[in-house]
Amino acid sequence: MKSPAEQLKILSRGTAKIISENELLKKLERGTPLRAKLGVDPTSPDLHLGHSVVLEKLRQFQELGHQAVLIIGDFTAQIGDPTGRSKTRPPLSREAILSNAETYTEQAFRILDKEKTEVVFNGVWFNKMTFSDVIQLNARVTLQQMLQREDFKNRIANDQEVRLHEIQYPIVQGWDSVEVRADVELGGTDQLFNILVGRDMQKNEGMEPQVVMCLPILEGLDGVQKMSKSLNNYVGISEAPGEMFGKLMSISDELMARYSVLLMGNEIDGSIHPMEAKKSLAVAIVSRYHSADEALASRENWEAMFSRKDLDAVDLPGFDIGERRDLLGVVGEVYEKVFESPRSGSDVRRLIQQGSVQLDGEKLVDPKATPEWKSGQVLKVDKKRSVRIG
RNA sequence: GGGUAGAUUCCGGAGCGGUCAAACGGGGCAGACUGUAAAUCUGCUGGCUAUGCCUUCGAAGGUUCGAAUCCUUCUCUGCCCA
Repeated sequence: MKSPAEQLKILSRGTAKIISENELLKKLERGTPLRAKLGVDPTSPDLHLGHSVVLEKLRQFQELGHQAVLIIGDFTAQIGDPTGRSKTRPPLSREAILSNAETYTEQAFRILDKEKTEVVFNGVWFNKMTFSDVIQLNARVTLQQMLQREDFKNRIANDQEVRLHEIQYPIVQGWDSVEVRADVELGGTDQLFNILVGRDMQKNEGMEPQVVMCLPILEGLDGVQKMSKSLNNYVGISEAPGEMFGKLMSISDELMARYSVLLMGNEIDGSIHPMEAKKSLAVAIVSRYHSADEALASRENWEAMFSRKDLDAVDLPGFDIGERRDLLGVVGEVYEKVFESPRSGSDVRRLIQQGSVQLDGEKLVDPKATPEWKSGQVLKVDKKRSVRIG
């Protein structure tokens, strides 16, 4: 086992905030494995690179011999974390929560060591509570404390509603820390407030307060908003290598620097061409979730398609024309069946009229056209997507 | 409980009883340029069996030749007072 000082060095790397390093060091010096808590909300089942930042950190704890405690917020999901929201979240059904939780853990174990992870549902304790328990829990915190939160303050300032159940969220999350006797709680910087409440709750119970460890929030592909599924600016950790590679190549240079630090833990080498740097980064990230071979193959494929534009060398999805003959129908079907992102007829019509669609390099702008489809032709529906006619 | 303001297309936000599928901004999509970068420019941005047709302006009714715009009831929300 590494020395406490060494461990601290590793664990603090890449974090945005630790409260406090001293406390963490003391806990490490005890020599007993720490209980590192991460609470997750099974609201959206698909994990992406944004989640991976904090999961990777948790894995480091595991690697150093500590106990990872993954709390599935089946109960809290019914409340809805107000963090960063300007609107109240809609509640989820029980079944949806459970099935999301399933998919969530399955993906989380691509990063975490399943054998060394304690998974708990917080419904186990919360569903048992009586109303009187709840009131007593509430008695431990003040309204003023809860209103410290930026989100709530902003909403109030903007005359937007804040529902009472949302105010309970930090209390509930904080209580989780008491239940699992957490030594450290991990989370994004947006979780700072919630995690701090956990400290208070633990102190109230006469426990040693947990250390707060916040990790930076990863921006989404747009480079502005945080990565999230609902904003559709994410790279899912179970996406195909080619998809991942492509998405990563579309990010801006500034974002590439961010990703490199947050996901790989190293700075971009400024002496090489940004595009080269981006390719290397993309290969590194894809390799983490797939094999190095697949990562290199996706790079090769990408280069053939977008750099050399050598479509013959590219592994394009195939598409059988079937009965449809008109361009409108075919393109619509390609979007729907091959790329699984259906577009309305009007939308497809627009794409065609605006010159997005090409058949073997030739623009087709008449939606009603009925080209002579031949097997082997390449139908490009937009800049990034093409299929080979089967 | 009283008073008051409001609910518009993804978001913000205009909207005279007809010329409103609804200004403008943001976002998004596409094209040009490029390094599938940024910046910039251009177009588009309800749906469809598409030079026309259909469904939208919190909900349901009503007035009218005609309603997002007027009336009634209902639902929801903000703010102020208690």
